[in-house]
Amino acid sequence: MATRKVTRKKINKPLPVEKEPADIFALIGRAENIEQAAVAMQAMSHPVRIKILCMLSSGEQMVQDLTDAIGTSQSNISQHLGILKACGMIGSRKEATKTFYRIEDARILKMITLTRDIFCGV
Amino acid sequence: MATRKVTRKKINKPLPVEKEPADIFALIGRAENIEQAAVAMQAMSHPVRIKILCMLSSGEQMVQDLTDAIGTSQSNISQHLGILKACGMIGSRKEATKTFYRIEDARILKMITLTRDIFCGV
DNA sequence: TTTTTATATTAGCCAATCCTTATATAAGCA
DNA sequence: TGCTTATATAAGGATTGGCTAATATAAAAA
Repeated sequence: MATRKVTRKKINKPLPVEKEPADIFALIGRAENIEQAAVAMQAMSHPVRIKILCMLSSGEQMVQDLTDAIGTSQSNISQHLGILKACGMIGSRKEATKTFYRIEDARILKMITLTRDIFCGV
Repeated sequence: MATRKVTRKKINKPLPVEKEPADIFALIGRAENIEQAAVAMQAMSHPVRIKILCMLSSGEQMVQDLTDAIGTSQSNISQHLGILKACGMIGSRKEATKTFYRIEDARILKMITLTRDIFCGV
C-alpha cells in the first residue's frame, strides 16, 4: 500500500462562506442550549467523574469516602471535584476538616440517572 | 498576595495502596458500563457532534446537509462524523457520491433525546 | 476524457486534559 | 505549641483533542 504523498499546493476554491445555520436551532433549541449541554456532558464524561456523580446522586458524600470507593489518589479526586464544582454541577459544605459534596443542579441529577439507566440498566 | 513558593522535598507518607473499589459497582453497575458511558458521553460532548446527532435523530442525513446546517467546514464535519462512527454511534450508507449517515446505537438515540429534553426543553 | 461534485484523509500546530508528585492549609488534638 | 487528619493547590510532563489547510479519491456530468 503506497503511502500517500503530500506536497502542498495552492488551491483555487475558497471555503464556503460562513453562513448562519438556520434550521438546526429550530430543531434543537438555541445555540446557548447546545453549548450548555456540551459543557455539561464534557464535564460528566470521565469515568472518575461519572462515579463521583453516581455516588452523589444518592446523597451528600465526603471526599474521603469518594476517594476510598473510587480508588484513585485524594489529589486526583479533589481535582475532579473542582472541575464538577467549577461548572456548577456540585456544591460543597464544610464541617470541621471535612468537606461534603452534593449535586447542585437538578438537570445533572436527571442526566446521571438517565445515563445509569441507559448504560447500566440500573 | 504572596505567590506560594514551591520547593520540592521528599515526603515520607506513601500514597494509599491501590485498592479495588467495592460498593461503587454495586451502586452503579460494572466498571465496563461506566467506561462505556464515559466513552459515549465523551464522544457526544462537543457542540458540533451534538448538533450532528440531533439532526440524525430525526433521520438519515447526507454530509452536505449537515455541513450547511451546522456551519463549519466540510473537512471538520467529516472528521466529527468519523469520531462518532468510530465508536459505533452512527453508521453510513453510500449512494453514488453521497454518503448518508444515521444513528446506529439505540442508546445514543435515547441519550440525545434526553439531553435535548433536559437542556433545550424540546 | 476532462471537469466537477461530494466526501475522506493527512499533516501539523496549538490548546486542553489528565495524572503524579510535592507541597500548602486549616482544624482538631495531645 | 506541635502533630495529625482531611482537603486543596500547583507544577510539569504526557497525551489527546480540535481546527485549518491541502490534498486525495471516487463517481457523475459534460
